[in-house]
Amino acid sequence: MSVAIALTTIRPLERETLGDRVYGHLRELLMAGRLAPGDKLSLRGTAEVMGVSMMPVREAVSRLVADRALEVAPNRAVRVPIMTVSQFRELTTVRIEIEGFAAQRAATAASADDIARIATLESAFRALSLLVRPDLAEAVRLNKDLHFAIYEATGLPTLAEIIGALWLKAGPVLNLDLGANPDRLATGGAVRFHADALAAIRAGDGPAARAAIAADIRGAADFIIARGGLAAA
Amino acid sequence: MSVAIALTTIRPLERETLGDRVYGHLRELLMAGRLAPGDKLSLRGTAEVMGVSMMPVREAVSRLVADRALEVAPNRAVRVPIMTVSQFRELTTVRIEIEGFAAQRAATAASADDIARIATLESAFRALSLLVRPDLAEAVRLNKDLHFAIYEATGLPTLAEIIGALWLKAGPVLNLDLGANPDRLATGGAVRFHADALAAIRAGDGPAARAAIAADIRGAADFIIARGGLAAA
DNA sequence: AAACCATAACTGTGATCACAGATCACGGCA
DNA sequence: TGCCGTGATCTGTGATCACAGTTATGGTTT
Repeated sequence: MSVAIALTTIRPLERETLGDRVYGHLRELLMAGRLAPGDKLSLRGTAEVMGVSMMPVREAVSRLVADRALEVAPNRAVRVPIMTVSQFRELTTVRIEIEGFAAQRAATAASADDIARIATLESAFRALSLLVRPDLAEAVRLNKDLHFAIYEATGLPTLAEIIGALWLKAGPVLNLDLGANPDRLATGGAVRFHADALAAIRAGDGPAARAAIAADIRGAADFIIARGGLAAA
Repeated sequence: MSVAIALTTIRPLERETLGDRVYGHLRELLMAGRLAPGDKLSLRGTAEVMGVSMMPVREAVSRLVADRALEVAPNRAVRVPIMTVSQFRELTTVRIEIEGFAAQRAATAASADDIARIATLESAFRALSLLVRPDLAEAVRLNKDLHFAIYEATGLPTLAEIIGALWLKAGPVLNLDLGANPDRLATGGAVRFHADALAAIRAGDGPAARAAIAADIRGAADFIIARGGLAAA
């Protein structure tokens, strides 16, 4: 009997369909920058790679297309959107406002547990960034976890989901670039801005938290725009 | 030759698939409150009603589920999510912040054409609201067009899309309630708040525009919460 | 007349087939 | 040798079939 209870307890309240699994996988690839802007991907090809039929891939891709994380070209080719400089500027503007608001709100709404989790991730990211040859994939993951630990501390899950959609669009540009310029981890101000954000949240200082996150976003965006790797239009 | 040029000019750059069409149709139904929270809808049933096979409906529904505008219950039933009071409060908080920011930005970024369009819609909404027996569906449409005329005047299409997703969630609650309480059109402050917003945008006063839109959102939300028709939890 | 159980009719999910159109490579022509 | 046309191949989209599970229904029994 106890075994049966344990099983029913473990079973997730919503079972995960194959489409959900494929969606999660593609989402991770996009956020981590493993898929570069312009990369094409075929439904049948990815279906074969993932060992499923075309249907779950179709469902996952249609979701990502709806969120503008992927696009279907008029040629009927699914690819990661190629972002122009002005589109990237617009996305950065929206991110600074929305993520800035989230940080501000987190400063006054975060629980002690939230702050502890944020502090742990900040410490881990800082330690990793100062290594001579840091694991970039791990750095990307820690950076994401740190940011979303802050955003989820707002108590506004809708807001965190919106920001997730924004990161899905920005991921290919941001993290692909990071692979080409690993120095940004150390020379960029991310470590300092994260520390500022943590201190502001600890102090309950909303405006300071907003400023720190805004500076973090702006710093990375300016670096990428300066590199000039984005499309012209 | 001139005929060929004319044809290539007329042809839409992105052809619309059946899935897109079904998505647009369901989206309108949700935003207009024609689908109430808790309403179930079957893939085969709606497919037959719309005269297509199940596939386009599947794609459209999967998109709406991804955006939390629909949900699939563990029973494998697709339905409009039933919103609790706390969820509605959270959604309202996010809307006030994001739509408020958009209004603020529109006040400084709107072009003369943008302002003219906003003024036209404001006038039409006001005229309709003051009728003794206004067409509710038309009022909902005008209200939506007016708000999005403001949001699109920001020059930030990403922001307008985010707000569209928020309206998709709020639509069933807001506009279904409006059908039950048509008086809200006249007694609620919508007409006044819209006029305030237009005046602020004309004056380039960002904070005032933000305050007007925030008051508009809060007014409708408070009215609905006071009615007590939402789920308890 | 009320309760209960079996069966039939639905549900979404996944796989497979069909089709129009675009891409690409290969072979023939200039 | 360079260019163009043409067929094979691959693309996403739509339809249909199969399946496991839930819901509703109708008949039987107490």
